[in-house]
Amino acid sequence: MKNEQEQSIVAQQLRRNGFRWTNQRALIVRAAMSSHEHYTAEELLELCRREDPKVSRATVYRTLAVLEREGFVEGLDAGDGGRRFEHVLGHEHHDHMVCLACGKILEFRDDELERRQELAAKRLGFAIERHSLRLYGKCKDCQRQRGKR
Amino acid sequence: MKNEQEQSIVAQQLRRNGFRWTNQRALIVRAAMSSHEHYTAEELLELCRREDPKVSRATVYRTLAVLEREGFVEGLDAGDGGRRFEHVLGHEHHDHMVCLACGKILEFRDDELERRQELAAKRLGFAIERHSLRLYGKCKDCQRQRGKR
DNA sequence: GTAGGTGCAAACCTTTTGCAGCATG
DNA sequence: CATGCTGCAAAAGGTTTGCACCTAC
Repeated sequence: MKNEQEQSIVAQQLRRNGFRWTNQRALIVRAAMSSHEHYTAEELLELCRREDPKVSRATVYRTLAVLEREGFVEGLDAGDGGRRFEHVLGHEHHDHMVCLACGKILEFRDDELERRQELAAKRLGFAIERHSLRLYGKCKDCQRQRGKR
Repeated sequence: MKNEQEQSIVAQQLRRNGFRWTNQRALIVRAAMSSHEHYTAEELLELCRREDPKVSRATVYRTLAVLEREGFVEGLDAGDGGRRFEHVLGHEHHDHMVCLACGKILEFRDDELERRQELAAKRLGFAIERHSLRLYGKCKDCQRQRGKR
């Protein structure tokens, strides 16, 4: 199944870069890959604990940091002070619209947008490693209701 | 001088919207306007305390929230968990490139980028209130040096 | 065997909040 | 003079760290 294949990709790359592949990391990666949602560290911890109740919060944070450095997950700040993560492997890159009323996160992608960013960076001699584009506002559903945010 | 004029614009709009114009708010706005930098709440507090050592941290945070709601400052997360603010009055809207090596923040603007964002939002029936585009990577200077991030 | 990883709890940092007193409109 | 604002200190998130023990390579 696809998840196992992705797992071994992660395992290989981590090992190649001097990290160890532990049971906890396998569990965390499995949990992260299994969800196509945008999860917080805390939610991911809870997911992991369903399978192994003694995984520690610190391990989840440390592993997320490793995965982010290695490019397997991406963090975006949810606008409320916390961060949410999503896995990137096998996903196309996309940007986000965050509804300020209901918290929903919509994904979109526009190649021209990406191209213009590269262009703007080139003009300033800046080398992009990653980027984050978020549009904040109201989703279709929430525009009808009165604006309780 | 220009700052005084901007101050009174802020004062008027706040009063019009039911807020009070206090000495502390005047001081905070003056400090915020005086800096074209991207400051953290803590840095702004320190700036204010140079003039009045007993301004409280809470007041700075509360005032920044008001100013942000009223559209006079804009917060962007610096990628390190904290937020940085910049004043918007008399500034054109722009986006940011954040250097991961030296922390420098470059500003840029591209109208076509803005337009494509509106378009993408329209396609999904999303109403943009604000947006945040940040490119992370290495600035021109830091590309020469070896990558100590 | 040894570097790196883990769990726990405490520390940290930034931001928010409750409350009593104060100042603005 | 009523309501909104302030300062203080404590609380509240979310994330990081020190340390002793453990485990992958």
